[in-house]
Amino acid sequence: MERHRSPGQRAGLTRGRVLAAARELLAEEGLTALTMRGLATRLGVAPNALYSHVDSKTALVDAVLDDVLGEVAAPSPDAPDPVAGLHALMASTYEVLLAHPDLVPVYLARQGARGPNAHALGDTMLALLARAGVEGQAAIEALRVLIVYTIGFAAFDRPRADAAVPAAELAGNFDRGLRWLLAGVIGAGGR
Amino acid sequence: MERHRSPGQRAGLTRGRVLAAARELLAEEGLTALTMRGLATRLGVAPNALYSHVDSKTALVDAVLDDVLGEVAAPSPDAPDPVAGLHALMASTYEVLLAHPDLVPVYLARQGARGPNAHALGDTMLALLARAGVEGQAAIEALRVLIVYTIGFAAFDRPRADAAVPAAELAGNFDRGLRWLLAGVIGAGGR
DNA sequence: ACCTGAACACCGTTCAAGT
DNA sequence: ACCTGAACACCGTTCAAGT
Repeated sequence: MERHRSPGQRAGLTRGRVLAAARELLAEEGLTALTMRGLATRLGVAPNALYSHVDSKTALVDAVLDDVLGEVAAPSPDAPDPVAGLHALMASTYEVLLAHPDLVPVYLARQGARGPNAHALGDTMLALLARAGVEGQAAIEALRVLIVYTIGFAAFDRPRADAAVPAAELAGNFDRGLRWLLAGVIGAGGR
Repeated sequence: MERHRSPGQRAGLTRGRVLAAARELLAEEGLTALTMRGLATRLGVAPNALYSHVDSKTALVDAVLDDVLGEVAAPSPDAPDPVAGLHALMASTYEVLLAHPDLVPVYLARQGARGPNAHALGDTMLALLARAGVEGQAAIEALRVLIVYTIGFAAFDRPRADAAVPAAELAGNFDRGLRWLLAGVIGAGGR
């Protein structure tokens, strides 16, 4: 049962199916296993068949990146406490990133994601910042600082070979640093 | 003039020469050009000759990473103002990282460097933190937060294809966020 | 000990051809 | 429009052999 379809039958690939398979492959076998050829094998298709649904491997990885960001639990932009909302959004992002450890360096290599999900999260953050009194250039800066900090910290929370730090401890560490940053962000916006 | 030595003559490679060539190749042609084969060509040697001086490509990249960290201008551990010293150390690290944009994602993928230079910088930071009243577990956490923030910010400061943010603006942004973090770090250590 | 030639087991991507 | 076979131009690494 090498192939899941009878010979002569169309593979019936879809961009969606390709992306889903890419995420499975990533979850099951890690980043090094996510190759165009490996993905094609998993889909029972020739390697170059993928290029009918995806421009390049880079484009595919970008799509996966934004896909994963869809899992972040974003608070409503008009949540009662905007600062608490920001805290919750960053914490959720941190958790989602931890659940996809292989992707974290890729996010950083790409300087974040650029898809619709990433954009939506940015908009929510800006709305919350505005309600906390941080707007204009200060808001842009705050956004950048918070994103950098969150992805950066997730990058350091991936399992390592040499005696790693317990995950629970790092999560607490992340939380404290986040509070310092939020205090700075809001303080600067208010002054 | 493909090769720089007459036939039959020893190449006379050295671990140091290999590392230097790797840094040159990186600076001149970027990360994607840093391949074992490309490096061998530049040294006028067969690709597998490199394995007499370097365990693997990973080991070579790790060595380059720590090498670059040697350029950071570390203040003396007993500088008059320890907080200013920390600020200067992080700012210098930030600048060195910006000068080697291709390496930044690699640092993050490796979760920092692990060589002697990285170790020395960590020791200096811990000494400065101690003199600012931050010790023990709090110091470990502060160290991590500062490193994450600095590398993470450098990661976002690499030139991008789509309308990037001016470097000067980002440097100011980095500086403000760093001040917030240092305020939090010292405040927490003192309480 | 250090280097070479040749090979192995991979990559991403393109091109011409089939349906 | 979508897929295949074959090829191109690469990788990192190993192995046996020479000096």
